[in-house]
Amino acid sequence: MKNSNGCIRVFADKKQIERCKQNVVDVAASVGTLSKALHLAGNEVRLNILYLLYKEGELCVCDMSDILNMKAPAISQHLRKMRDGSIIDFRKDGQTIYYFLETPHHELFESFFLLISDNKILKKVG
Amino acid sequence: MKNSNGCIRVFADKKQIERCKQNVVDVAASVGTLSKALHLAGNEVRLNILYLLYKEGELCVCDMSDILNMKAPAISQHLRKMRDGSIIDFRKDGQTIYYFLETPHHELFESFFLLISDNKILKKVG
DNA sequence: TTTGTATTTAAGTGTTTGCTTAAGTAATTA
DNA sequence: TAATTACTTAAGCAAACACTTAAATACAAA
Repeated sequence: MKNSNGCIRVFADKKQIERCKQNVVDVAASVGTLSKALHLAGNEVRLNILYLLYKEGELCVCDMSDILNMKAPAISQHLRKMRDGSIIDFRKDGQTIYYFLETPHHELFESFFLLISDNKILKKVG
Repeated sequence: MKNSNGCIRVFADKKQIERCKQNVVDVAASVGTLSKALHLAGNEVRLNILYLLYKEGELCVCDMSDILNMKAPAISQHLRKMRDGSIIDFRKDGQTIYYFLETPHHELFESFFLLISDNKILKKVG
């Protein structure tokens, strides 16, 4: 009895499969939310920005553009993605816009920042 | 004195900028490695796979394809990326290939799994 | 009011991603 | 040996990405 794309192994553990299927449903919301956050952090430029904001508290677009040696629109577009993902926020001071980490997210990202700070490099990835 | 793309704000804190530039250089390797790992985990399908492997120990391609209701080649391609990134490994048993987490209790990934398990959903992202 | 600065938005482009189907490999079974 | 199963690889394609330059917006200062 073959599933649409499932396997027909004699030793397939149907109970395990069912348990897993249910598990996937149960954690779907968490996995969806978390994967979006990780996707945002999973870019070298954005991770640098997040780390800098963590270390410095806040920075303006123009500083980040200077520090990372990238054009302002490129930085701005990364910032927009992270704003849309609610992981950073900003305040305006005259024509300067300062960005900072949206606090509730420190919990998740802090572990990244600690790993970076400690230069605790994991096994090489990629 | 204007930088290539830097700002010329009167209040620009040159010391802060220099400190940040140096910081970026110092952590470049960690940020590069970590962003690659987060990039791999920052995909809904792959995060589901990683979580399933964490919960179950090991699973074959065909089980995962069944559980996630996706075609085998799609799953296989995600697995290859994670293998190339050294975050999963596999063993062969006949024609069945079982995948498992390379470091079952990876400090970094475990924090994700705990967040997922606890259904501790952060603020909505995206 | 004109000029200039900080930033965003828009449009264009090459690259990467994630799926699909089809074909290929390796092990199993009839 | 031929057919079947588990999986991977290849090729194709639409969508998402990350940059670029140019134009637009908002504020500040001359």
